[in-house]
Amino acid sequence: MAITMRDVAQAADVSIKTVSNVINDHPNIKAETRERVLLAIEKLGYQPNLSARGLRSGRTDVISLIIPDLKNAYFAELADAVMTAAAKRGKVVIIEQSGGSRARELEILHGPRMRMVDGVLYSVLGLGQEDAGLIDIPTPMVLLGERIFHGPTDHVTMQNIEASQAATEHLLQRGRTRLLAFGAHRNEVIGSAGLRLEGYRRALQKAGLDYRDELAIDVQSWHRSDGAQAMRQVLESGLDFDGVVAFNDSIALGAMRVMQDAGLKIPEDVAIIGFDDIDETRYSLPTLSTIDPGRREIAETAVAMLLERIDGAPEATPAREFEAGFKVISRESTAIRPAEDSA
Amino acid sequence: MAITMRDVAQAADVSIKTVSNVINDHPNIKAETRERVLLAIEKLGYQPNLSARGLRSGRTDVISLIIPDLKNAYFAELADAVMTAAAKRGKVVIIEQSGGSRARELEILHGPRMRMVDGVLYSVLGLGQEDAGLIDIPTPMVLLGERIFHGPTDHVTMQNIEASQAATEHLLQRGRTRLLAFGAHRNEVIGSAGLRLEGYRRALQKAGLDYRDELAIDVQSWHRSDGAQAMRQVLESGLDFDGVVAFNDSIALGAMRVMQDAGLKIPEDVAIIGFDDIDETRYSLPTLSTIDPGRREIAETAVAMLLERIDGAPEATPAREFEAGFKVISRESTAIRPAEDSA
DNA sequence: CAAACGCTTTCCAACGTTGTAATCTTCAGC
DNA sequence: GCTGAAGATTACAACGTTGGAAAGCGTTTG
Repeated sequence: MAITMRDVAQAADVSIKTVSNVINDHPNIKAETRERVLLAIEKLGYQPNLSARGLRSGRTDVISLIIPDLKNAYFAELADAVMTAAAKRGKVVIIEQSGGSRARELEILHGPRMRMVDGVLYSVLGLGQEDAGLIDIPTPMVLLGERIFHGPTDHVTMQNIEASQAATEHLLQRGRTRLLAFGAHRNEVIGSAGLRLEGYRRALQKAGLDYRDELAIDVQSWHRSDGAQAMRQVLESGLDFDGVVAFNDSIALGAMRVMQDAGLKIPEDVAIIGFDDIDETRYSLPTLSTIDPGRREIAETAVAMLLERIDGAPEATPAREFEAGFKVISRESTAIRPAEDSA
Repeated sequence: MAITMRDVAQAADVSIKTVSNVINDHPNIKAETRERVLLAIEKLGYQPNLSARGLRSGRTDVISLIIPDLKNAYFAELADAVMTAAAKRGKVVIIEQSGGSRARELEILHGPRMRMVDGVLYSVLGLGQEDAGLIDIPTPMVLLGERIFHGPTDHVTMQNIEASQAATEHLLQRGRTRLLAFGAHRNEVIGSAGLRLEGYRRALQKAGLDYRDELAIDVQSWHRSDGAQAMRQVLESGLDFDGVVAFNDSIALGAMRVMQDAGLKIPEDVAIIGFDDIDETRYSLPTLSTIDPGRREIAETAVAMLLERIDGAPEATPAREFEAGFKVISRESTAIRPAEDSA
């Protein structure tokens, strides 16, 4: 079988515990002894058994990331950022896909895998504010996203309202006034859709424009095909608009494609801005203006918070909340003279 | 602390081992006893400690997927397919990103995490055929991709040459004859680039056309920006071509964007086909014809093979090789009358 | 009626590691 | 040369689980 500490101990002519001490950098080890042990480890190619260590120490150095769907570019990029942040701190990440369904999200959270990891980063779409009570589990956890606020756990999110307001203002400044709120969920108050719609309304209000309900376009699931589908209906309905605030990049790209097929020029006829700054927005035709939600900051902060929870006193500090900073990224899809009609 | 088998045993008034037997579906358990144990498990909310189980049984039910980069759409979709296939069989997946660097790929393979998983799916970009000897590790492994053939382990890959030949023929059939081989690595014989170039050559030969070296365009790294960059140079050079066989979708999309910026019409002026069938190809403008490499089949087969290795006799069967089937997906970017010049 | 059998449950040890506490060494200080 | 303290190492137990073998028990068989 594999090499164990026992073999190393024998080879270095010390006790098993001394080997353990060397590996774990315990104080009070003679330099000469440490040398000898390290040499034996090297020679035998010893590698610790992480199951045994996990059993004994209660730590596995594995954290779990629960997300709806890796095929979704936003979550793929989030996963990348989280894994990079975790690797920097010596942790490894198990990804579990929930498909965004509430039942599956709860199932995963209460499944036996949770006992195998030190902590969980929990990014949900199916759960809502009313489920806040259900996510209080013994495993340390940091919640991501905008489905539940002021829950029992730490929470990292982006400035949805402010960012959406800024996106809307970005278009208003460029002289567009008939703006679609593209991707709304009308019955939602929080959640990305609810918050972003609120930001849109605030921007209009600040600019002295009325909110017109028919300009809020429902797109239930935020995939590219849904955006395309929704835009097709908008065009058929003959609705008059000159700008689109899309609530994520995927539906923006889907919608853009449909508008172009219909002969609309972007940004001349319609200006459009998305949300998330996924890689693809830099390469679409035209390139898509968007909101950088501060993904790296979100990932770094979430991992750091989680590790603090894991290391720190169990229930000492109360749940913390953190909002990452955002940036408006201006690209071709909104590249028109600012406020050209006022010239 | 957490509930253990000991607590369950006490509650059900049986021995610890009986609880274990119930959980592991051992034969010869009285129905009544099983009931009682299951009830106690339910009531106490017992969940097994996977570290302990892993230590005792040598199994963790975790497999590792080593890939270059999750931000790359191809690998994100591969990861999704692998996780789905694994979940179906009760396994969970740890993803490790190598960045595609040879050193890091080896480092991960020989790192201590390998002792925590039952097996590894290993998708490499940095290693090459000459490293075949280095990847023989005690942990069961299935190699993915086209960097190493006939190595010491099972191998799952796609039909690169045949698929590339089919892609090239797809353009030839549509009357295009001056075809770029876009994404070549001139010094490579195997590897995706080498094999796909070979398929391109075979198609030309079969059609009675000469291979012209200046039409093979090197693109070192297969990211969108590299494709864009390479196409910019091609256009500047004034090279004459009417079709592009791109060796993956990302560089195809990057190149398409650049050609359109330069006023070329697709597919009228230039027809283009990619490789991989990533989601985005269905939504680009125009939609991109491509090769479906059989990703799901690859994932399913790789996971199945790996589990066989894990369960089966260690070195019983020799290394197996499997090539998934491919499909040519015809979309707008090649939507021109077949062989129009012969009409 | 004893022996044998099959089903069911239990006992014991072990997986490889680390925490605690005990032991052994070294060396300063007198 | 002795004492005491600090430094270095070790013995032992324990983490929660499962494999193997043994034991209990009810039934059948010669």
